[in-house]
Amino acid sequence: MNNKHIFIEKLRSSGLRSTKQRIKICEVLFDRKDTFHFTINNLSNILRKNSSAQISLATIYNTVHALKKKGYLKEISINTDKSYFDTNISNHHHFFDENKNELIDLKNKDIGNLKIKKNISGKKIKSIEVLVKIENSN
Amino acid sequence: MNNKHIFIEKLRSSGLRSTKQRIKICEVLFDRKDTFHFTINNLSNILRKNSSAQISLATIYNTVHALKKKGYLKEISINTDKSYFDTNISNHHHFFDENKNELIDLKNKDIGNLKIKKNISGKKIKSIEVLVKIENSN
DNA sequence: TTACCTGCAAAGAGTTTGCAGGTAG
DNA sequence: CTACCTGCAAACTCTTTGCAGGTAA
Repeated sequence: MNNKHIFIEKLRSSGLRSTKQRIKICEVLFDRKDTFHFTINNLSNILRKNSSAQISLATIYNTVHALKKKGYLKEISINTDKSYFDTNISNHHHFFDENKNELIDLKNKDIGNLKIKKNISGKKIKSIEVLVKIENSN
Repeated sequence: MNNKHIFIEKLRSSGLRSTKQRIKICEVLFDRKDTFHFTINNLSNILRKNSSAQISLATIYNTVHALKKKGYLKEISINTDKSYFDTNISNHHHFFDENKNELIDLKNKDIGNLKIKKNISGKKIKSIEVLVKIENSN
């Protein structure tokens, strides 16, 4: 891949050595046009299909967490079942389709004029997350 | 307690018989002025302190879930670690204090004019949750 | 009396960790 | 060469379930 050096740089700046397992993970995550929403389990399945050799969960977990810590991935709280991650790290929000268990990006302008009017002394806002749960309308 | 018959009614309408364990749970949850935010583990600890006999986790889980299903409790998604519940079932949102691991209610008017402008055909909105993560500002 | 409930302990899911052999730099 | 990495399996945490004895109605 032409992007291999980008992946190596991403890994390195996350404090990770570039190994073939991790580069494979980066290819799945970042070698695409669109935002990618996934769970560890999703990612593991894709990796298992895409490559002959499978990558152990331990490796996937630690790579994903390092990338998240560095800010290359965002974690999204939906429910307590599993962690969802998002390769779109810009400031945005989500629909969560409860029938398909699937995330859909919402642009900032899609949610109206959000403005937090309450203040707590000694505290600062770290993030604002809007999650709109949707379901089949029939 | 004067409220005991209310608790019995809450339990019954949730499809549960009123047993002393469940009434004890209701007292902890509902016999208070303010909103109560808790995890199953919190609740279990409080129950253990408040009463000589401890109530098993299985009982706590199934009671809390029945109350939630009936709408007497709200579940809040914060992270994947544990489930948080809220005795305030009105339409509102939350601060989550990441240093204290604690929820704080936000009134609807505290978050500005929220309006979802994106539509997905065949889907309807089930809920809108705004979670504002805060941390110490120093 | 009977269907439902309790408490315990074991099972499950998702995630994390310890360790022995392997590999990047 | 050395520190870091991999894969495996075991451990952990939170939650759910199966079962035998107990209890509300």
